[in-house]
Amino acid sequence: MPQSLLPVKAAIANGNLESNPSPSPEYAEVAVPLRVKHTYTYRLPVAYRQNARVGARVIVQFGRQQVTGYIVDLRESFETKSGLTDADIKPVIDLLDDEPLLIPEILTIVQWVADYYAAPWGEVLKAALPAGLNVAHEKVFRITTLGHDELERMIEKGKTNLTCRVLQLIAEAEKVSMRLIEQQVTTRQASRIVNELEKAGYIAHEHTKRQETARTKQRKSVRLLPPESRDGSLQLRTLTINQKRTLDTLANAGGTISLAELLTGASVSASTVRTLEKAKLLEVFTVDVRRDPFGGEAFPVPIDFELNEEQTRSLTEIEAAIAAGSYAAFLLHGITGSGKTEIYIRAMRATLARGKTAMMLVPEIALTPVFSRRLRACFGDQVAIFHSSLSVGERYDEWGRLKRGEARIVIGTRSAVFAPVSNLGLVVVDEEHETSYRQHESPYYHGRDTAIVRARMESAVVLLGSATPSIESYHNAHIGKYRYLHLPRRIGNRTLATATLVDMRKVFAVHQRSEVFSAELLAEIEATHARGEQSIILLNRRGFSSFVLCRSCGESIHCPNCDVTLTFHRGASALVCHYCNHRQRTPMVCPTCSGKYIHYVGEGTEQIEDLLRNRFPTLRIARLDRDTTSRRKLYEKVISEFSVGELDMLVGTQMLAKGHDFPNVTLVGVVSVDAGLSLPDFRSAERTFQLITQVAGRAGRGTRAGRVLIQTYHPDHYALRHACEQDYEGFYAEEMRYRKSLNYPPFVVLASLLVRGKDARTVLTTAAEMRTALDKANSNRECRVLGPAPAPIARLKGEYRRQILVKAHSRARLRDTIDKAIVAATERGCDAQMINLEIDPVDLM
DNA sequence: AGCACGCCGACT
DNA sequence: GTCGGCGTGCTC
Repeated sequence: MPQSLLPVKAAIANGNLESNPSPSPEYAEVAVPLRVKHTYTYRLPVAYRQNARVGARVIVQFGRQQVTGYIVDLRESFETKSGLTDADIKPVIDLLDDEPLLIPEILTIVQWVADYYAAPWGEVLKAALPAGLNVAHEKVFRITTLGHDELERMIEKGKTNLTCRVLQLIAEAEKVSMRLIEQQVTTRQASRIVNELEKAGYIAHEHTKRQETARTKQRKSVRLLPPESRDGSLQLRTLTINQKRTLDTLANAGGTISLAELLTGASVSASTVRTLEKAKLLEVFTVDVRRDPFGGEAFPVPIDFELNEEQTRSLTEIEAAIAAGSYAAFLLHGITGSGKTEIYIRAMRATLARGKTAMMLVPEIALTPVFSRRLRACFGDQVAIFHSSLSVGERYDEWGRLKRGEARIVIGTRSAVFAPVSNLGLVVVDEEHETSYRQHESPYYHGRDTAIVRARMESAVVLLGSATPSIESYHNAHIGKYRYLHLPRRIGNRTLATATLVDMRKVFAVHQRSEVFSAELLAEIEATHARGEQSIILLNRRGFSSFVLCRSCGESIHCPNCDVTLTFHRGASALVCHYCNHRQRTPMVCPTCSGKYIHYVGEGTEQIEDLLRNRFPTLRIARLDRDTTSRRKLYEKVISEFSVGELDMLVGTQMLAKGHDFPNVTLVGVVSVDAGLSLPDFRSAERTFQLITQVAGRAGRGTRAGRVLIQTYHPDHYALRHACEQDYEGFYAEEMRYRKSLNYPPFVVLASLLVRGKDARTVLTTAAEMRTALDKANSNRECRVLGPAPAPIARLKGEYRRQILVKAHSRARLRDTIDKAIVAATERGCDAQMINLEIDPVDLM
């Protein structure tokens, strides 16, 4: 049974999601995209009753603001709830769609997400739609003549109080929004003052639409009209040269051409065209044009690669499941280069052949441009694509093509799971272990898990693919919940790079101090570049140094919000919290004891880059991490320079380990993998294993053999050992043993506390209090609460929910601590309950 | 989300 | 008294 947090609405049960609603619904149940728990009832004006549909957008008055809401149910009669009478019900202001925007499938999966992740329904609905469809209304103020007089009087009197300042502000601009006033006056009193001014008649307000709205792009086109429609006012022989040229250009283009092309082609002005239009020699009309994200790129010729034995066997199973047309889940475990994508493509083809639609989720599509182009080459316009760098308009167009059924394959990042496709036959989740499937802000959801649930609801086949499956997925395959498909060989039997551990303890013993680079790694770098090959150096830590330590008192500088240490960024000359992005200036003296001896401990990518530049001055080195890639352009530039050989070495974080294919890279060095291993995350071993395995796939993808060197102080760690031996099975077994020894199931990942009760806030109000409560519960100090997420507390009427972020320090006793925290909350008179946000979703349906 | 209302403490 | 800072509760 589901662990239901929100009352599941009756829309689906009522059957109102069907295309024929009740004949004349008087009321609409509306979900608003705000942090509210409930839906609200609105009266449907008679004019809208005919066309109102579940899934359509409406504009409603909500409190003092007008918002775009979504109809989630239609009712003939008013259901009394919490003493509301019919007179309290406000009418729907506007019905925005005659056709429902949200198809039943989306409403259903959105409802599941809202319920499972304890997110407001309206907020999930908003996330499920392309941006730009919500019309927000804003109150704007202008000054009245009465107000002008008053302002003069005030200035004469020399008044400078807040009221005067606000009035002045409004007088200066023609229309002022509340936001702007608050910004300028920097006070929460602003609203009160504005109200007073309005009551006195000095100012007045009106509503204006805010926010860009996505719409269909239109283009003006011109076509020649047949002779019989001409009105004769212009005789052909009286045409001017310009007019003649215009008509010739048009005729040469086959009679129809876009207006812009005509104007440039005939080099005439718009007025010439207008004259011709008036004379009915030609006609200007508008056409809807599609914004193509690929923008007329050339696509590779689709090639069908020959499948090897394992591929064929896997595909046969998948195709059989697609043919059966019922829910089935597969885990496709294929090492890098084993040909997973070919299977995806063929499975999609089989799906389309059955008249169904296919969906593919990828962690970050910007990293797979090659693949999306290949998909486009195979399936042409049937493919709709969603990724972060699409414009609002492009997204809207792609979304529309899917909804209208013009496109039947969708590829995109996690939000593409809400794509408006019906008749879903196949869902592919590529790199299913990737953490980017999880959304870290409201509405929190996991793209992969949502995809599985959607597939199940719509009787589709779901195919999870990875070279390094997540423990939970592999576990599910292990217990038979997913069918396991294994591709253990690379195509063409190419070998993977061999990974070697470099024991940094020995390096320390030799030098009697900790060195950043081992002699082995330096020698390999030298040898690699002497051969004219390229290298990648990875370090799992951004910034210059990992933390700041005072040598006088031994205190390190922590983030005021989180418990983590701040990282020194020399480029930005600031201390940065990598957890919540808090920034502060670099201190000259220790904030605790005012000592002068501040020491920067540990190396980050910034420093590694420096060191390598000094050591190898002739090498062309670039750094890639989240700091340098905030601008996508720069990232692409570096990547393309590296791939054409204009750079010799890339230094960066794990983002380098993913996706790219650099045939000339034969060396990957990981400078201290230990930072990743000791992360206060119980999945740190899993992450490290995955990282190293992915990295091994980066080296030597061409013909030459690759080398991977991993520097570590823990060469005996099972994650490292098994990763070097490319032994997933072995790692899984050991990891499971470890997790079992800690007495928590492999699938508990991120937990939230739901606390109810009057005193809930005393337990969960601030990060500090949260910490206190948990620390008290956790006297053995094996776990630490690391602090708040950007929006840590979800306030849902009388309930306070809090995510405990990254809880288990040293991967220890996660479950135990949470249990104790619950006890602590109970002692304070609260009713606490744990919500696991990442339980295997299929269990919960 | 916005917005009102209420309480508190620190100022002029 | 005025101003600003929270906390709390409500929106059909």
